[in-house]
Amino acid sequence: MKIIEETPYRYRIEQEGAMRVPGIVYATKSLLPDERNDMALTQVANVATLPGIVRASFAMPDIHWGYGFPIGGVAATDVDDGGVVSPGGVGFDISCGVRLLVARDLARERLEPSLRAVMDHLDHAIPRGVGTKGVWRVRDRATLEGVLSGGAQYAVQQGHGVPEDLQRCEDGGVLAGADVAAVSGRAIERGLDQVGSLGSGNHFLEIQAVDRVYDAAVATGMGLTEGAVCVMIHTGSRGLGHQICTDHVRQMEAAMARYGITVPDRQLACAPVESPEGQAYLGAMAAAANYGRANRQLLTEAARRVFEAHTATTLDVLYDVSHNLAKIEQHPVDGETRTLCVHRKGATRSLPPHHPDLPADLAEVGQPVLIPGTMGTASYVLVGVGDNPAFFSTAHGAGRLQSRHAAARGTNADVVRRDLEHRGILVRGSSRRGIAEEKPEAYKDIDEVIEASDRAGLARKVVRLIPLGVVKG
DNA sequence: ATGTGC
Repeated sequence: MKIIEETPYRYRIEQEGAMRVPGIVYATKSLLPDERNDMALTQVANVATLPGIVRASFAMPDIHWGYGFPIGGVAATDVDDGGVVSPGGVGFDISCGVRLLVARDLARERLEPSLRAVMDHLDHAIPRGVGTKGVWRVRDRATLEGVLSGGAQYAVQQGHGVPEDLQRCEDGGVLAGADVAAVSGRAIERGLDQVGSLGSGNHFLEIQAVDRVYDAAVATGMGLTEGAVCVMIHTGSRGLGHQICTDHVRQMEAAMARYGITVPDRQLACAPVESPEGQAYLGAMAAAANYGRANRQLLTEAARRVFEAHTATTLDVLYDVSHNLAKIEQHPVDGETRTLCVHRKGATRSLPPHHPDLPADLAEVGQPVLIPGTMGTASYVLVGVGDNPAFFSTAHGAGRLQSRHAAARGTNADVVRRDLEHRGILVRGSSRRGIAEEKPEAYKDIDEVIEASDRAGLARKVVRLIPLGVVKG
């Protein structure tokens, strides 16, 4: 594999062999994975062989090894030119994403005396851990179908939130095209009682405060002045999305030969977007996306109740955006507008100012891009910029440096918790193993990832947030 | 990520 440094923030993997386009990795020298013993760059090259891929196989500065596609990968295929959709390009946690809430008129100093109490109440109010039930125990199939078709919009219609919440959600809180018939009975079964739950791993709900402001005009417009208190929610579609990914990978593995598609890694199983298998996956994926959005809406309500009871203020939605999704979008390719299937896996959509999919009140500033760090480090809000070649995509987090196993081997939950509390960060975990696996040192430096994203021209920094309390999945 | 693994 030949890698060329194009700029200090962009590397090109030369097109060779079965690759249909080059690979483009946005990273600094220190963030770039080691090409000899890291699988992630090989995955970027593998993705470049997919039928219909256009422009390049992209990777964001938080790139690391994933299932088939790298995490931090972006690939767009031309729908009208045999372009494929691949479940591995979305990942197992379909529509995993981030929602940021801003506490109305609550500065950090005013929260601090009651922070411990608020965290104890969140500890009770936020269900989390593997296999847990959510705050909304959906008992009947009709209600779950409402969630799968209507997402956060349906949740609000059912009384879980206010209409203003939806204006600040990607796609108004509901992704069109959900096909409940493409969701297996097993996936439905797993989804029934998990709406409004965090899950595990890197999922969390954090109380944060604005620590640094980079663009005062944009930040003020978003209510993000220095010291402002926020709540960040990071979760996805739980067991339902996982089951849908499993089901459709299996179906596509069986179908690929029929379409004459060969891929260098069986984890890149795919089918043409315009095939029954491609359409079934996209329909089920949209259903999982809506489940993920309803999930974040229910957790918003749970956190809101705690803040309203214990801080005498409420929480407003700043934005909700997914970083694991494939979407049908229009983009120019070689001077012509084409319909593309844009896979973002561990990559945040980042629309520039005046993009037609933005709500009117964000038209001037662009889409808020929400990027969490680790439980001990900063998170960021950025905004989309106009000349992003990666189909308006940015990093999604710090990116793992160590495997879960390696991270847990070097420490334990008590050590990690003590380290964090020493720095004034309260932790409410769900499993000791999970706390150890999620230690901040297991990840890349989020400040460096954000700096690289900003300098590479993928998005622009607005504010830096630091954690005050972490409710960990 | 996941009722964590054939």
